[in-house]
Amino acid sequence: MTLNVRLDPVDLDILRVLQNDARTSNKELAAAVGVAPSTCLDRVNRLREAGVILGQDLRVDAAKLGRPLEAFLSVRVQPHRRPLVDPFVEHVLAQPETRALYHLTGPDDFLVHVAARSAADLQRLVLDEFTARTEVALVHTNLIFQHWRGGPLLP
Amino acid sequence: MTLNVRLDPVDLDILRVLQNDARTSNKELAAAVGVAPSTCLDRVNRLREAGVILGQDLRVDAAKLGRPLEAFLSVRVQPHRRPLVDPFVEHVLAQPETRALYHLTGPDDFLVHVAARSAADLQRLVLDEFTARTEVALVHTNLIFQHWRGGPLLP
DNA sequence: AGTGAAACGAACCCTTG
DNA sequence: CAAGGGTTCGTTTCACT
Repeated sequence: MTLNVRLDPVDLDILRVLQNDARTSNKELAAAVGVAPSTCLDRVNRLREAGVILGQDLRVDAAKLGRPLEAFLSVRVQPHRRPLVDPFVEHVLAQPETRALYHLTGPDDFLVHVAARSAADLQRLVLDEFTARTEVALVHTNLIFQHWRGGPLLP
Repeated sequence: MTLNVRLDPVDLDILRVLQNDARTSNKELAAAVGVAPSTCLDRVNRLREAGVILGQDLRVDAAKLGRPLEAFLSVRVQPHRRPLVDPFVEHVLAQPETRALYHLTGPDDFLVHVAARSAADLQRLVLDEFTARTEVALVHTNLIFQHWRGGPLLP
């Protein structure tokens, strides 16, 4: 977990290729960035040890898994103190519908990305798992029509 | 791209393990779900062909890549018609700061997840790349204090 | 559709430039 | 820090159940 990491052009190339497909083999990767496979493996391991590479996520089709309705819930928690906030975070992460949770600045403190089985499931989630909690002051629901991933993240 | 996919308990186990670490080797995966490696490989390939598995993302530390400031931008586009919306989407995705873009229901039509080098970079992004555009009626900026990933997505 | 063995290819380690 | 070569390990194929 080195804090200051120096990244040369080869490292950046590696990160670019792996962000495109995290399952690229070391051999392919080495050829793509123009170094020997042994060197390339070393670079990737260093990036892992340095904490630049945190892991690799599987991208799945939520609709094909029976969750065709995705939404963002904006949640205002009041009063906004740790003894109330921490259990709220735990409860949100325990829901099978939760894909991601963000703590934000602004009046609506939390943003929750959820994937629901149906409108009824989403309604149950909002009413029973969010607004029913005493620390939750307000919930806004916005459906996701479509989403796009950005390009590779680089300095 | 079969539309209706039947997923048995082994498939669900596979998806659970791979969502935890998409780089799990086929041998490990087979042992974890209790089938032979050859069978396991077949299952994973089927899940790919069926479009359940879409790909695998590299999780990187944005701060270590020189982008320590993450934020959500809520953007209202007006008037909300395709000839204006499509170029807007292209422009957002062309920004190196963009991590993800969502088209939502509600008055603020778009939500943009961005990672900026600094407050000045974020300000430039908002002023020059968003509010400067004629189709952008309003931008709200909310910094991300902290974020959490949800558990594996399953039916 | 699942298995086990056998052939192939990649990853890893260590030594050298 | 990069490269080459040898060993180890994993992946992939295939005949069989």
